[in-house]
Amino acid sequence: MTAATTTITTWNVNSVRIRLDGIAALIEAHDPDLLCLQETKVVNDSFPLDAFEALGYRHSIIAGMKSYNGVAILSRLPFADSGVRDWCGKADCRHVWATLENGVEVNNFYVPAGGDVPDAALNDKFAHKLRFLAEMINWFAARSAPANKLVLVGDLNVAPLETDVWSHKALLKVVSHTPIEVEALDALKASHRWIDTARIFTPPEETLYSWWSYRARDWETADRGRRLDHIWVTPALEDAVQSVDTLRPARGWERPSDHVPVTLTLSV
DNA sequence: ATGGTCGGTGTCCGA
Repeated sequence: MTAATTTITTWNVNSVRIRLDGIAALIEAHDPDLLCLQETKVVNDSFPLDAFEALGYRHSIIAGMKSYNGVAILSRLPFADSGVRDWCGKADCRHVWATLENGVEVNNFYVPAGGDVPDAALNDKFAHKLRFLAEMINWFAARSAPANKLVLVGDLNVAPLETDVWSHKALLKVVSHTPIEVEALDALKASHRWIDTARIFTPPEETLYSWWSYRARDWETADRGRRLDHIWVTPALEDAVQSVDTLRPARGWERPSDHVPVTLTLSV
């Protein structure tokens, strides 16, 4: 049987309704079969499903709330199954998943950003972030051995490597790159023997970012980025990984998201 | 060391 190509993009769009032109441009650039979006910021009834259907994405699982968070998977390929899961006892729309007919299960996460102060005793948002990661670790550790073909994508809001941030030293006490968060992300990675696919193609010695703050005067010249967006696969899919592309130019588009799309191509 | 900008909302919150 000939392997088919499946292409999966993750993108924190920071409002799906205001980013429809950007989504069309992303499709031009990367032509993904699946779009995994975060921060859609819209309730399900107002989600622009029509626009995605017009672009060829007829299958979907969405979980949205007013103003905040929100995740979605839009797909050209039908789902065998799909669902929404709550974390930390909150129905705050941070995870949707879908299993394709070839058995590949795609999990799309929006991990809490964690606020400004990296101390769980002082900052409830940081405590929530650590609890969320701990719950993910337990969830994937408790699932059956990673013989299954799983994909985990999303805005994990942690930049784990020194080369995943513009200055390791300057960001050691900045939420997203603190040692306690990096430890949690490492534990999550170990929980199901996940493989960080972007780093197969861009070695850890090289910088790689997927997010640049809106607040920089000139994001491109300053290049004070962080790699917050990730695409992981289980070992059963390692040999299927063909390429990973981070669409840095998207940060320079008109009315950009502060995150850029990251796309994985699988041969399965 | 500080402040800077978005998006959705509603006269601020979260990132």
